[in-house]
Amino acid sequence: MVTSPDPKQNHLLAALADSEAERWLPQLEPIEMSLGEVLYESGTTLTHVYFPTTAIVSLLYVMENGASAEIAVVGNEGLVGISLFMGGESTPSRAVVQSAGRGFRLKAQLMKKEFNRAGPVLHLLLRYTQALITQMSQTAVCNRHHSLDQQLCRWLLLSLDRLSGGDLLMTQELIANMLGVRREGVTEAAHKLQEAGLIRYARGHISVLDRKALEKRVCECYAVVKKEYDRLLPAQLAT
Amino acid sequence: MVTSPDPKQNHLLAALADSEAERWLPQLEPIEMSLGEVLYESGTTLTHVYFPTTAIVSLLYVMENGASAEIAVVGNEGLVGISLFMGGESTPSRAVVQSAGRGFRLKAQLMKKEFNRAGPVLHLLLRYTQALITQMSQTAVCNRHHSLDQQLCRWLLLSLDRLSGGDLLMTQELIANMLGVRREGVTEAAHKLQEAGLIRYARGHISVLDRKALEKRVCECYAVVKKEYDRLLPAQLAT
DNA sequence: CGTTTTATGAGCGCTAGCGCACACAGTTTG
DNA sequence: CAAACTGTGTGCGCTAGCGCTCATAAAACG
Repeated sequence: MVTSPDPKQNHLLAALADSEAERWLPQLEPIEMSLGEVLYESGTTLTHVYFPTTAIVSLLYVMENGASAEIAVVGNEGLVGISLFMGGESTPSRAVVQSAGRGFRLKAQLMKKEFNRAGPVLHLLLRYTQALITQMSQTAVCNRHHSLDQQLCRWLLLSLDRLSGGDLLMTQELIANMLGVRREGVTEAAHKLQEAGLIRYARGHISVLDRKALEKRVCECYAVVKKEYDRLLPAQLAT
Repeated sequence: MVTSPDPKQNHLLAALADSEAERWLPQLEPIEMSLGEVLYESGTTLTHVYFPTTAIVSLLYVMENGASAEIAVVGNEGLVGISLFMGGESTPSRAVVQSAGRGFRLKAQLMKKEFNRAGPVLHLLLRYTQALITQMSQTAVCNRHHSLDQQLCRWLLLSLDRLSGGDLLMTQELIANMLGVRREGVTEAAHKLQEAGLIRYARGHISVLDRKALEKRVCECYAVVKKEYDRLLPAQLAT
């Protein structure tokens, strides 16, 4: 069962007015995003913006010594490559596909042109950007104050929100990379969650069994971010 | 010696074209910002945007349990209240004056109007916003991976860049609040820096004696952010 | 000028998470 | 079917930073 490549699966694309949608659709290039694929590298000029539909992308910062930390996650609620219209053309971060899937992309030139029409598209993208900013801020706070256990819950929920089912294809090693912690730490935290019956996992496959319970364990960061996304990008998916 | 209230001391205001400057200047209200003053509170609708000239403002997130963490710092290179033009009107963070001084403010309505002219002002503000995003991201990374010692250096340098002299009026308790760490931890870190001859401090007054040495101790985060600010907001201060 | 408050210094036990090393089972490969 | 690899489990010593408590001296206050 392959997900049909419908642009409307991406909330931002779904929120376009008919007139815009008409202009955009012919230009949107459907693409597969495979696990680990790098959409853009730190410091490089972006050639496209990406609108995930079923894929999930992590914005990751990789340090000089190789250690890394996730700055934010982008799924079908958003887009990858805001620096294009923000004016910088690049960022000191990397965009990596964290969960394989599909999406669409739009040429940089076109994106900028559409943005500079200064109409509803601009305001939609900026509201999205603000939501993303909230996520980044909250990541900073969470990194400072919350336990690995709680952060794992947050990470699982953020991922879950951007997927259709309750299953993630994701090794603990990769999660550790995202969270910027030791793999063993993730193993331990995941083990606790499994023992409590919240998740089940095996060799790179995680199933969330009890989402409610996850939401009880998670730190406030998750709710803050979620609420802000809902506020800034109200259910505008017109299907 | 009171700093004369010249709008051009703020880099963003200085970067305005003559035509805009003419429109703005009569509307800019000069203000004093006193230590600890809250410019806006989490979740509240913004009434103004603030352009610090000699003051420094911290964007702070305060958690349910009262613990806090700084998300970013804004000085004369930027503005406080991006959510106004980003479209959200509010953010889940608080803006606190971290170092007393002066600045200007502009009414929300006016700011939005100017932004929506979709001219150079819009692009300037968005480039600034991207620089701010970089600072937030880097804060997240730094919180995850770097030692308190290094973070203190980063914090001192960030503050220094936004001041004229090398003196901060700032207790260790307040710094601890910003960094989201224990006061005792700051005491210890500051002590080390003092012993090494990099700073001198006493009861809420810190003098930086050897900036170069601070730059040697600091983690990469500082340079990354600095570089990105310089890239996105090149010396446009026309004096 | 004595009292109170504020800013820093110092000690102590504790815990989360680190770095490392290795065991083991499921999976892929030849 | 054996070998190599990959993903997870486990243990051990270590350190940074925490929470708490108390000391001390400078500054502010009445």
